[in-house]
Amino acid sequence: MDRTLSRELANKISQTVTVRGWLHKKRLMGGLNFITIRDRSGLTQTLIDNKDELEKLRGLQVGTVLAITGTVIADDRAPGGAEIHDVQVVVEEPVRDEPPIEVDKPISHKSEHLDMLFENRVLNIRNVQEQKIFKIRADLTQYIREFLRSQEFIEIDTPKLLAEATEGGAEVFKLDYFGKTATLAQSPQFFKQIMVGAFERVYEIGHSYRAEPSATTRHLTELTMLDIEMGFVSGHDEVLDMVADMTQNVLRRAYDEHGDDLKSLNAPELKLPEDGKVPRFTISEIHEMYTKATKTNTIMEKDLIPDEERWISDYARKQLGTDLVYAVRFPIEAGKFYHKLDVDDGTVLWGDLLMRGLEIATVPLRENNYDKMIQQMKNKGMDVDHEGFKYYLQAFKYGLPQHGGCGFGIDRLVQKTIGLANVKEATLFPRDINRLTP
RNA sequence: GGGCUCGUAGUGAAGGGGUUAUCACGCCUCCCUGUCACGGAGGAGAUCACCGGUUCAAAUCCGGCCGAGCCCGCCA
Repeated sequence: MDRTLSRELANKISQTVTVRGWLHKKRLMGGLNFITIRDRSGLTQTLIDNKDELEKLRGLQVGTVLAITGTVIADDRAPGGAEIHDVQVVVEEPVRDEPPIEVDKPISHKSEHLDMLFENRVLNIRNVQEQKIFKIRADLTQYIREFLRSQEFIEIDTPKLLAEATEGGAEVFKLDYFGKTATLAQSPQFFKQIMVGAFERVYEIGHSYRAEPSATTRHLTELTMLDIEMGFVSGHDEVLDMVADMTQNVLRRAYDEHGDDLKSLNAPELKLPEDGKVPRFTISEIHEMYTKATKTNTIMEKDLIPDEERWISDYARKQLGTDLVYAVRFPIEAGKFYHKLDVDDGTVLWGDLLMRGLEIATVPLRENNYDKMIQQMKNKGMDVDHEGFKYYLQAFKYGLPQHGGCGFGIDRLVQKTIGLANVKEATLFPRDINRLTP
């Protein structure tokens, strides 16, 4: 008999069906016993009153793989309004060992329990509530793909195994590569810029690797990044607007289509600007506002300190009614060689998109002129003839239009959308400075 | 890397010099015909992270060590 999924049950009243799934819960009440089966679409309640059928489940633990055949009965007392009666049980894969955690109960996400959360990930991901996080995550990336596709962006995949680090900045992982040293990509930065020369608009959703010894609630050593690059832009504003539009579009869809799940996960109410314009503050404006408000002087900082990110986000939500806010125009000394500089203003055309207190994306405009690029590299004391820059600089030498894009943290987007305290909670199998398993 | 905090049955917690180491959930046995974090009775399950010291006596105090968490720093 064809398999019936949990979500189809209410449409099959009075029919004989077979559901297959995992034993999720036994509620034994003597003559009347409720057995809950979990499949990919949810939970099915079955009612067993036959002692022989019930006896098949004696000694079997949660996780046992079952096929249960019976008649679908409509009953308001059943979850979902329908359940299965007169059942026949077939045990497909018996489980006799007691699981180390309880799958049907809420899984603790308290910070001191995160180690246990990830140590038992294989089993706690069977928890229906826990699964909601990753279903929302899957749809967030789906919405991103659909939005970018609609804007004529092409999805690309670029290598994560590289000859060496060339970008500077974050520490890179090194590994043996047939006797040579390879590094793991800390971003697809060079490749996506190169691809602007072919497709104008490209994006990639892939992993990046950071060997920073950062032990915080917002860092992973293996992270999922959305990297976007678009050519022939009129200026930085166009890039900032595109990323802001995409983010708002994606968040609105998530709240529209997963409203109940987000509520059950205690996600905050979504606040987006009424006119669709994500407000922008310059770094120096934020330093001034923060210093005035908190009496902590940050005027000399080149970047925002974490508390400033939280402060300006709090300000934006309360005063301007938005969960998204841009911090733009970093001081020129914070810029990298590939950034577009506004020398007169002493700033870099680079914005950080903040969501609910956390940087979720960096959104810069690039220098696209070959000669200026070479000069900016020399200004930073870099070796322009270094083998590592050869292919990258080719793209500039043979013509790149003005372009910009973003590096967008998917793990952080999921974390902040749901309101999770730690980015690792938004990741199935997080990698950090002391976790490499499971 | 620096600072602070925490390690007690499978899980989550209580106890802070002398207890048979306490409770909840889970597990096992029995009872229960509308449960849905079912309920009731009983039972098993812990070298109190590890090593050393103080003490008549250490889960408890001290030192070390290992592990974890948070904040800061670092971070396209």
